[in-house]
Amino acid sequence: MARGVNKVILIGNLGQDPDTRYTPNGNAVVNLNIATDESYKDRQTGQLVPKTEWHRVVMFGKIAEVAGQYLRKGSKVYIEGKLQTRKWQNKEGQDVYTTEVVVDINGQMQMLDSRGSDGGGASQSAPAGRPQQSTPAAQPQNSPPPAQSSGYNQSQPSQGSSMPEPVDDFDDDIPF
Amino acid sequence: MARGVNKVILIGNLGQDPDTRYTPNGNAVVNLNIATDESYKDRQTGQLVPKTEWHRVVMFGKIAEVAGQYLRKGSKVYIEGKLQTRKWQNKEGQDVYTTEVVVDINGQMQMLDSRGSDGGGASQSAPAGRPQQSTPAAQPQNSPPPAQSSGYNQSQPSQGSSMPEPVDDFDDDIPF
Amino acid sequence: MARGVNKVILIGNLGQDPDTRYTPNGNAVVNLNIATDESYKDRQTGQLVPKTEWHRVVMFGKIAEVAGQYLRKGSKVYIEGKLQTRKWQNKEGQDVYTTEVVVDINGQMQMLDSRGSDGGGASQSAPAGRPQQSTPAAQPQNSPPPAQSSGYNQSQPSQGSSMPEPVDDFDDDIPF
Amino acid sequence: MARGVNKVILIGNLGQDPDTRYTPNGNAVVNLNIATDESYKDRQTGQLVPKTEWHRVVMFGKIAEVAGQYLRKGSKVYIEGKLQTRKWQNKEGQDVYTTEVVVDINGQMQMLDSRGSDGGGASQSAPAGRPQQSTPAAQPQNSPPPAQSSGYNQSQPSQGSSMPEPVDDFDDDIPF
DNA sequence: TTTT
DNA sequence: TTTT
Repeated sequence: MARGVNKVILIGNLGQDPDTRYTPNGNAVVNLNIATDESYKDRQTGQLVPKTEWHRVVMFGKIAEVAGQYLRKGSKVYIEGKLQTRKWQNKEGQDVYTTEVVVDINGQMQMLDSRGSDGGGASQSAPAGRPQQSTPAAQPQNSPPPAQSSGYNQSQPSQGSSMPEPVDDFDDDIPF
Repeated sequence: MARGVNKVILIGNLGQDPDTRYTPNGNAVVNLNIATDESYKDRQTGQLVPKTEWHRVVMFGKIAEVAGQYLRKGSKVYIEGKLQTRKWQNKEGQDVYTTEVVVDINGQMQMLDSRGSDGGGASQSAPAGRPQQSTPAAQPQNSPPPAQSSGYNQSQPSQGSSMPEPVDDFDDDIPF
Repeated sequence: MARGVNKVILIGNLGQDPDTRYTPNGNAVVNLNIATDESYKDRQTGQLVPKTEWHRVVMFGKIAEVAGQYLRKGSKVYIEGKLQTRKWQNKEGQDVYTTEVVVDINGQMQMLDSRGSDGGGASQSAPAGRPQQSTPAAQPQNSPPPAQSSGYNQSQPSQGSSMPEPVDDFDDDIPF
Repeated sequence: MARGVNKVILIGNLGQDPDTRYTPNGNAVVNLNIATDESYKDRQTGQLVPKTEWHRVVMFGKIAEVAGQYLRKGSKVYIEGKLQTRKWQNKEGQDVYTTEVVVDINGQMQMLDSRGSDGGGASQSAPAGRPQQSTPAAQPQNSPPPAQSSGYNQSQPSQGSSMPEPVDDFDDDIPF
């Protein structure tokens, strides 16, 4: 029903492994931090000045499952989503606003590494490798709760699919 | 030099008149608040539930001049820019992060109203109409300073151009 | 399932009324010609040199119905779709290739005129106004058949909906 | 001066090595064929049905030089450009229309392979490797002349740059 | 704070 | 063939 357009397109690399959580009804929600590089040459010195922009990305549904399973720290990825700003309260009770790129059923994701992030070893490394909570970046310090944090749990996998099943058009059940 | 892609595309309406400022060297910097509407029909009630996302947009250069001159509260506009998160300090000395859509020389703007925002009266209303300082919004409450706030002044026009001079292409020498 | 990205974004005006047809099973297929203007100022003469690019656009499903009902010659529209090249045979039996922008269930459309194309008169003019067969254009002269031309008919409306029902995310049944 | 938007975004792989030519004044013009994959699962059989769309891409300027030097058959690439349809005459003197994605100074290119297409060996393979004329694809058979074919030559390099010099931003004076 |  |  949108009477507007709200579109974000990013190509960048993950700053850390995805943070996967699950809604009470078992839907995956994945938080990513994606760096887009815009290093530029200083016109005085001719030096290459590094300039990195960090983006908080939240994924839902089937895309989230694939992302959680196959993306890893350093993975290069294309994502298409929309801008959304959430309000939450820090421990001092102050309103804080966090802007995220939301990738839902209307969004898209493409893994841009040779074949998945780590050559198929995704499933092996996964069991041990998901518990990081690490540096959320982008809006750090008093870092915001993950999107829709109410009652997530971080372990229960929604199902044990083993094939990648590339995503981006799909029939999903998460209401946005 | 970018080794990444960082692109935002919005079509929406201005929540208020543009806030135009000038750098010490006379370059225009315009702040906009753009609403993108994503109202949706509730699947229970069938009611249309309004859902609006607000975006802080900062424009620079020639695009900023055109925007400041022709856009007004309510104007519908297409913009293409990039995501950028700035850190600033609120009066309590706490770090606050504000994410904006930056429209610079690589960005684009298209006015989508019939002919300018207000039927050609833009130039007339402009002389009187620029002095608003108004609510910068989007990440309100302890609202962030406008982008690159150091030493702006809000009156000195960089020059007295009177024709719109549509922007987004630039003087080029490659023949197409 | 795409392992790639194929995306087109256009904002332009219709060169003529939409050409609406229906598949045997009643699904709407709409062909549009959209002009994107890129007029530029000649650097010698300072003259504004008109330069228009014409795009063949094919829409399917609910988007097609809305487009056929509300867009008219001159309407300004935002569309998002994908590139597709079809092969067909001209009357001399030679292969001809036609590239179109396909707007399907993954695409998007936004009408950018004040309120629909013609101020609400859409529904009145529609009953009488759909029978144009007119010049399909863009790759003219031995012009290509409309997309999926096999067995369309141009009259049977798929249903008599009267409200606009804005589109762009939807549950559709046309297989792409 | 554009009063419209005409934007194409592709991520895909080269069907063959780039075809590099030079204008009389030494500017590079590169033609690419890029495949975007949209394989889908057949809903009857459950089989994965391959579906590939081929795109003719024409690049100019510095982007063209980088593309010609570093991209190779199979390279994965992100490009952003605009749609353009050219008219030319086949040997029977008939008008033929060819639609291409033009990547000029307003466009963008990103190489998405690990480090260039072939791990830095680009320069070695280049001297021997540019003379292909091969299958132009997309609008094959009576294939169109390369864009702006008048008087190209395929050998003279515009200069012997050796570093990649990533492109898509340009020397700017606005500080970001 | 906008728009329909 | 549109628009400004």
